[in-house]
Amino acid sequence: MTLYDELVARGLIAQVTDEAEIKELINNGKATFYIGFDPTADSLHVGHFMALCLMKRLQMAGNKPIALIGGGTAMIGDPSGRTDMRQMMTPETIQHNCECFKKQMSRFIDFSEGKALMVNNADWLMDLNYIDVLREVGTHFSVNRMLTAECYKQRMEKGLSFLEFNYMIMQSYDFYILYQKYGCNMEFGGDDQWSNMLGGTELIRRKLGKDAYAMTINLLLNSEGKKMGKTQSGAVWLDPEKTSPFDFFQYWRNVSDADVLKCIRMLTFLPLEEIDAMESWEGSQLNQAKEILAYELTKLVHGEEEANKAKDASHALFAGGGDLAHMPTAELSAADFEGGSMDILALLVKAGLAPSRSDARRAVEQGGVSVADEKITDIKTMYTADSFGEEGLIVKRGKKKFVKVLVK
RNA sequence: GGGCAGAUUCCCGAGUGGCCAAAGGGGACAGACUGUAAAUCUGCUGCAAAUUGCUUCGGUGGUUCGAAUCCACCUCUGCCCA
Repeated sequence: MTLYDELVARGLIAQVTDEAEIKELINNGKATFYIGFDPTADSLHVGHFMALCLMKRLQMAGNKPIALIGGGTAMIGDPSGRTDMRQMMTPETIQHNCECFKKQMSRFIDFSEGKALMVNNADWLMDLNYIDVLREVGTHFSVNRMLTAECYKQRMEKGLSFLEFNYMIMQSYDFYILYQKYGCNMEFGGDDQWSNMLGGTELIRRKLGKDAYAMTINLLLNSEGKKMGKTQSGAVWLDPEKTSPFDFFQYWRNVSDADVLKCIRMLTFLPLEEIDAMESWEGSQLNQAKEILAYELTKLVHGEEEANKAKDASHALFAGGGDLAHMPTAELSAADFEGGSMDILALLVKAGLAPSRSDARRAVEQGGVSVADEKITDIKTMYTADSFGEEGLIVKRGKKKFVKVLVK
């Protein structure tokens, strides 16, 4: 099976500019392609992870990836798929985020000996002269055409600033620069980037008379059509400091039935035959598939050791048995016990299981809290530092949130 | 620059002098059912020393016994005209 066919079989490819040509390039390792990453946060998240996997697949087939960090475009903010204007970021924040991205990416992609490149578009965008850009690039963009692009359409009602309107031009310019500098002949990206990417191929054609190609990958949407990788408390991050390996594991362990196989197909490196075999699984058997998904992804992102720990903890909490050593833990100190003791509400707040005492109170009153397997019904239940002993106590809120509380 | 409309709690959106911590929906959270799934039903959803108190309806100041609601100015957004 060729690389291109595999990408299709995994449901990754959304749109391509020239299928025959792209097949030829990537199947034979002749593509030099780039994927852009906007440093809007200090860690990569699941959406980026898809792109990194794609990079890896292509790199393994001999193609050369360029990871473009959008230090320059981040100053503008991509309006695609947003309904409101992005908060402006300070140059310092962007710089910091770029550093974090670099560090994380190096774990996935082999940047040694010219096998891959990492560039920052701030290097060429920041020094541009406004008049020069208008003359050299601006003449090639039709405002009429730009306005019909899907990514701007959505914003026509809520309002779109001129600043953001320029995002497409900047991104197109990136492709144009990379084409000339590194012979980059393809751009990949999420499907919401399609119009921006076409801008680049057209700019190259008009300025240089050369062909360049673009290919988008499907966004990871759940069965309800929402972007996956988001929780109520924000994105699922790849940085273990921001989303612990256990929480990361649990996120995937809990995807709905309808989404498991799609996720396995799109995100893991398991052989397709193995995945096809799971197609016939039904009902509770799908639970196994969920564990496979969670384990494989945790292994890819955090390494085998962390994946095993997360799996152990998960078994211990939900299935009995297994090793409790690696479950999420909160450490309290003697100083947390004002006057020698604290009530259950304070305990929940300090353990990070409730944002406020009011919220904690509701949880207890509704029968959602237990400590060491005993349901707590009285909000005045008190704990002292000694209550926790050497091993600590497992505090549970709801069905899936557990924290082991230790006192040091 | 001129005219019009608007800014309400996580989101959408009602509320136009007291009965407003503010309808309804979505989401989130908790319970029942289950398979750590979905669907469904129930509860709940500002904070706290909790039959009470405190803070909140873009901002500032004012009118009033009392303001999300009325007035003035300001900021921001959309639409129309230029």
